[in-house]
Amino acid sequence: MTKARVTVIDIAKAAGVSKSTVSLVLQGSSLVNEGTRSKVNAVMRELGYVYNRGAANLRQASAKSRIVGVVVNDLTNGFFAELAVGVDMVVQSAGFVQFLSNTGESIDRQREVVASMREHGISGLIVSPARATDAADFKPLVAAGIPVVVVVRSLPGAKVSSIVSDNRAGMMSAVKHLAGLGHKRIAFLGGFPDTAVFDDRLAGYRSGVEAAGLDYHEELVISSAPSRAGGVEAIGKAIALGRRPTAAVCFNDAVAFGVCDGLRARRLEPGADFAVVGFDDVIEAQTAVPALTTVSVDPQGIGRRGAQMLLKQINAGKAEAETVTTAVRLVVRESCGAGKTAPARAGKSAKSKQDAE
Amino acid sequence: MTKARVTVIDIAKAAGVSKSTVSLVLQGSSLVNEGTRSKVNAVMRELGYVYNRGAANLRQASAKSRIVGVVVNDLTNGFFAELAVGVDMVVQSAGFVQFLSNTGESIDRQREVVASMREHGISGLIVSPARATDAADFKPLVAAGIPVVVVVRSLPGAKVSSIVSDNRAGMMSAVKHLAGLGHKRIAFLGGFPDTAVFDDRLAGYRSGVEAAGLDYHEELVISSAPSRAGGVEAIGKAIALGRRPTAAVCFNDAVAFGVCDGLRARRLEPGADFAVVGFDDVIEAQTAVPALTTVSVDPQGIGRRGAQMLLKQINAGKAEAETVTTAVRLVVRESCGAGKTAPARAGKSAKSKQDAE
DNA sequence: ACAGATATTTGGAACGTTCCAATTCTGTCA
DNA sequence: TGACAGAATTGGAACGTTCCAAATATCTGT
Repeated sequence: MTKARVTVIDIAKAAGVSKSTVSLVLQGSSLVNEGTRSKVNAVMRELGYVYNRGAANLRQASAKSRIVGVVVNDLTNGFFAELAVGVDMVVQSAGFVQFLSNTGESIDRQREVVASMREHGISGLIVSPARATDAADFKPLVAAGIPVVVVVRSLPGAKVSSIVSDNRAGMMSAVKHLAGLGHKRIAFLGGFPDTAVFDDRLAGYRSGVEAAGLDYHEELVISSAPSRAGGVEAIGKAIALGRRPTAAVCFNDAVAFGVCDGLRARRLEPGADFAVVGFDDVIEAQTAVPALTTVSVDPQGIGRRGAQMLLKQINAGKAEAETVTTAVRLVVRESCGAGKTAPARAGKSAKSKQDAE
Repeated sequence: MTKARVTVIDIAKAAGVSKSTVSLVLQGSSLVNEGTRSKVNAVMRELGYVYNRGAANLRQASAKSRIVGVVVNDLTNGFFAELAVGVDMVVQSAGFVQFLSNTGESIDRQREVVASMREHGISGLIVSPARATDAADFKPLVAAGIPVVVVVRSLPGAKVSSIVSDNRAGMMSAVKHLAGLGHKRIAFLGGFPDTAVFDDRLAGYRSGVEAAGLDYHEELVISSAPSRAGGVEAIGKAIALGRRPTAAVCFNDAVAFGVCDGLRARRLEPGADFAVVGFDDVIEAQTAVPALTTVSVDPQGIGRRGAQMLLKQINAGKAEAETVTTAVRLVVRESCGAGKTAPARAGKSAKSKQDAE
């Protein structure tokens, strides 16, 4: 109903002080007398004043906008959703808000949203770059003094901070675990071959295989879309092989779920008839049936950590690029066949076990 | 490295025109000569100009900020994540950006983020209200002329637009379908009784039962937590009944999955020995074994629709509260026993999303 | 070549805040 | 009482844009 906006001047007038004083109160300055302060605050409440950050940002440096941009590839993927939640947590409690957008792996869209965010004066950016992102893409940002933190996928060449999980070590431990259970033919399923993450995980797989004294066979590496559907597809190919594998490490949990689906469709029970290990440890991994053995990446932790890193740089005023790789941890559940023998699911197809356990 | 920001005045100076002309170019006005326009554009590109929306918003109405706020209850929940993606789609292609926050059902946090969004001058707000949100909470917003669209959960009493799915009709069609397959005793499983959504779905169940010429028995309504575990619990109680049901509609897909688990634990095969229908059509519904017959709610569609509604109101400049209930659609798969009789299929989902990380 | 259009361009004056330098108000001490 | 230090307050002048009214340039037809 009130037509005009309530401004700092209205407050000043109503409280019988100057706009400068009101501004001081707004910023919690210690210069202002306690009595005046409370009076001003009272008037503000009474008139329903809302602070206009836009106007403030105009005057102050953009570092004070208290907006951080967050760009992810696919919110629908639990991994990124959790990442965003992690970021939101620390960002919110620091009094910032987040601009969140997802690119759907489209590099054009990424450019668009980043540009838009810039126009809105973000104080910093956390981004999981879309595939084939050019390292130079974020150059203008850092040149303008806007800190950038790259998460999940590293961006070699760009001199920005980044925080990725230890993909090599994670995959290696997964393979070793399966080998320890007696598996000799272990497949690597899913993922697009042209990404850094894929390379890292594949390298970890290879190291694991060799460390276990097994041979590395190219045919056991079957790439596919890193999605549930991709998992179904990949396990199909794997089973069609002459000497079929008895276990698989998957590019991520989505693929692993797809692999389980594919197995069941062929009347094979994941865990019992074929060992499956995922990567990420998304929330569903622990409640799925069978519960998924997977490499826990703690996406929310990455989000929190990335946000902290970003805030630090924002406050420091200068962006000193640092790279962090976060530790991962194999979480053994049921789908690898080694889990706590616990949920002895009755009525399970009693197939002949191959060689697991 | 360039220390100072490039402003419209710098551009003007470099292009040999006035700042007003540059502004006109910025706004794509048809008043400016074609030659001048391209020259100005060239200079802007050359100097690396970035538009300062903050300054612009200061001058223009807040409706022009091109920011929409989105608040959801739990991003980690695939339902809300998809909703957000839907919103982002239309919002982004309309040249807006979204401020996204999640409240985790905390009403205090909700208040905080909404206040913060307001300070940043959002042009509109899409919100799935946290439980126990007061209808008056959004009063100040609409009073300030900021359109609000409530999604998923309606907010009776608040005179804002809302868009919810047709829970009644959905549940009704599910029941009718089961009755059409010859089931006489159909249970309603899962969900907390004190929510509006529960009431709607239960009402739909009842209508369906009566429309099919069956009797409504209170004992067949078994509430529980709306989760997988709740489903296991509920089906346990259902089977313990004197005259046990032969089919069930479930509060949501999570419950339905739990019901399937519980059935199998009792050596009953979902689909063959007992018909199960879910609600929501989450992504896993199509790839699960057996594939889940369920009521498709299309959260992404709700997001898109809500965003469109909001944009319309923003452009109209006035918020005329309208309420929309979106159509839902029964998706018949295997778990109701009516699916393709040959369940030995690779669950190849047509959806080839690329959810990489 | 000139009036009257029409097409382009252009200086300010906002917008709501912060910041700086300057001012007024308190005491306090000699 | 006057001078002085500190505490508290206060008028502008920015910040980078848009908008308005007004000015100038470019065409028309005669």
